[in-house]
Amino acid sequence: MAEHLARLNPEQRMAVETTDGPVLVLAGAGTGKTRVLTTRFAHILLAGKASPGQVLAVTFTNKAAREMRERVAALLGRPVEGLWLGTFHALAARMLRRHAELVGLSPQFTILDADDQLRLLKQVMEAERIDAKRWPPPLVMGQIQRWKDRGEGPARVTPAMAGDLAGGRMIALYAAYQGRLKALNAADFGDLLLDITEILRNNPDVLAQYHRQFRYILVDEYQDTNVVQYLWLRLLAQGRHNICCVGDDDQSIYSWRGAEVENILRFEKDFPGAKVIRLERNYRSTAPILAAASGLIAHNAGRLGKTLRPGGAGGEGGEKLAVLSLWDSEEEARAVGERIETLLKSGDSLAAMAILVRAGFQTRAFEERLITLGIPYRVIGGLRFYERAEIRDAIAYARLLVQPGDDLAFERIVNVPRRGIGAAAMKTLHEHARAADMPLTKTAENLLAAGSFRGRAGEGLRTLLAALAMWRETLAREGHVMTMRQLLDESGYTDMLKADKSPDAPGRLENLKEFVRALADFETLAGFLDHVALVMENEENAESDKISLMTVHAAKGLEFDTVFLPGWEEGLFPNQRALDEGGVKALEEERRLAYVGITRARKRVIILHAAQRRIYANWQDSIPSRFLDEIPEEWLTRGGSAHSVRVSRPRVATSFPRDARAGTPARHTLTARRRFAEGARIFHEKFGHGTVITAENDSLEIAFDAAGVKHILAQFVEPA
DNA sequence: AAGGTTAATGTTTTT
DNA sequence: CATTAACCTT
Repeated sequence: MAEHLARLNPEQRMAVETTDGPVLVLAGAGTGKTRVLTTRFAHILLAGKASPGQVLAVTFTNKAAREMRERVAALLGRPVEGLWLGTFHALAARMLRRHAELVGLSPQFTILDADDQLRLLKQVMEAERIDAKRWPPPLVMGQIQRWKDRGEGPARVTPAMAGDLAGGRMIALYAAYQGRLKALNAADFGDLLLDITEILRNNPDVLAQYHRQFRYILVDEYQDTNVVQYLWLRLLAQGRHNICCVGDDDQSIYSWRGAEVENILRFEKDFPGAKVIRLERNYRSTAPILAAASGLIAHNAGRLGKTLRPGGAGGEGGEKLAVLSLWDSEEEARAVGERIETLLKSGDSLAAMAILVRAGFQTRAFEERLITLGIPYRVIGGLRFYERAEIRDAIAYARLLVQPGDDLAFERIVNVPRRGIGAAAMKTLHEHARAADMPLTKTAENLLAAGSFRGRAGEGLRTLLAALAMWRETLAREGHVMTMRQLLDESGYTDMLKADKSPDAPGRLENLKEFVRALADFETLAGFLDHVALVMENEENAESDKISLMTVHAAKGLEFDTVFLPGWEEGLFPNQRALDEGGVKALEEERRLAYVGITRARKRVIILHAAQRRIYANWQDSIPSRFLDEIPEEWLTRGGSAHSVRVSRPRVATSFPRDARAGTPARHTLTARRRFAEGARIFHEKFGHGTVITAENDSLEIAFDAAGVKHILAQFVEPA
């Protein structure tokens, strides 16, 4: 162990050895965060301060959890058993299963995915007679999720919070949705943390049990915690306070998912006497990359403050960041392709390169270009294995075997493959089920036994129910792998795919084979189902030499020699929609995202922007991102076919006020001069005339005459 | 119950 | 433009 400590720099070592009391480790990008976290974990165990089961270690992703587990085992020189190491959701689920009755669930509850949630909500809305046209279910779902992220169950939501959503009946709707979840013995993702937090809050004996158990708490990516996660941690840390949170406020990029940077900013207040340790020595990137990133992020207010310094021996030298100005998005893709080919010729590997985009649709142009050039690539993100329709169908069958009362699973597969059970049959089934307050399968059984379900639908239902009963027997006798293999054949599912002439049918069959293979890794079907619900990830084979294409969000935590950052244009990055919704706060998050993008690079950054970009149907003029002006010019090398043109004859974006965005040098003075008083009348290109309600620096809250209340940056409006 | 047609709608998505 | 969900027709 001593040798592991010796490999740390003084700050890292401090972060590892300060085991007791609250500790906040502010770990900048590439400063050895994971090393600190894992060494600290191992140190606690080796120093005999706690046994493996007495440390609670929380991450956001399964990947991070897996990595921590492996590295701790490597440090200890043996695999460790009995760890409470996992994602927030996995750990919460594990706790919740132990105390499920306390919130009206049984321990075998099903964890619903986003698709199930939405379908369930639609049903509840229909039952509550709430117009789905006026109140789009995804929007309503979003509100429910936000409440859950903030630890607010239906009982805590006030009419003021609910507003006029769902015609003023939002609270009742939320309560009804929760009621249905409990009736189905199901929990959605938000419930996992909401429910366990509620349990810990209301049951001192349960909380005391965990207090006795957990001597140390380790939290990764603390800047991304939302309110419930924070409440859950605070409850568990109560009393002993041996909590160590690692994070970087400059890399908080998930506020739209409920994350609150304030959690990390407030740490010292929350945990008095907390020790704050800054890791600022960066061992990843060259000096110009660090300087550029630091210069950019310095434009954010309200940071905890941290400056990345080159930590390695080779801190000096390094290429400046290249900025390429191109005419249009196609030329942008071509320019990236050319650079890749040049790098390949000089011996670089594709695996060491990445193209990081702001939005998913941008990847397409690059994919096309890479295909024509014959450059192998991999797109990270997108549809994940367990989200594919055929896999979800198979999972629904499995869920139905484990829980016959799983109505959502039943509905999904009742007519897949076709059994002649359509909307009409399902309607009667639903009516009877509701009247008798019984699951759909049980209702179907009763109706068939009573002889009141005839015709093709009745026949189909009878066959399905008989088959389900048979598979359940097989499950008990032969185990889950054999059962699912048989089920897929006997249900007619594989035949359905074999008969399918569409080009992706063979792939789907292949996926199902993979599904059965994956089943074998688990002892029980229930264990497998938990895995698919909580570990929705794509196993990427990082073996082959391919360039990675992904969003900047997806790239957090990764690193590459060369990073391409295309689409640095106003409206795209920073994203206009984010700005419209979130004002200055959103702009700062966009800036952090840009910071994350740049700091992914070890050696080389190429930022690109196009003067014209095709958005949907038509071409739109675009001007360079303000972030380009915020990076100190000394670290940039400008080039590209549209470079000089852009300077002498700046193009004007249609959706932006002309004067504020015209030339680079004048920009700051213009935006700085623009001040609006409360009550001032203004005009916005898109939303028209309005009145300023509140003005905070350059973030305005504006009541538009036609478009409602919005948060807008001052630079996007002009006096009316 | 199934297939074809139209209309709406386009950021990011760790679990 | 291109995808997807809701709708309408047979």
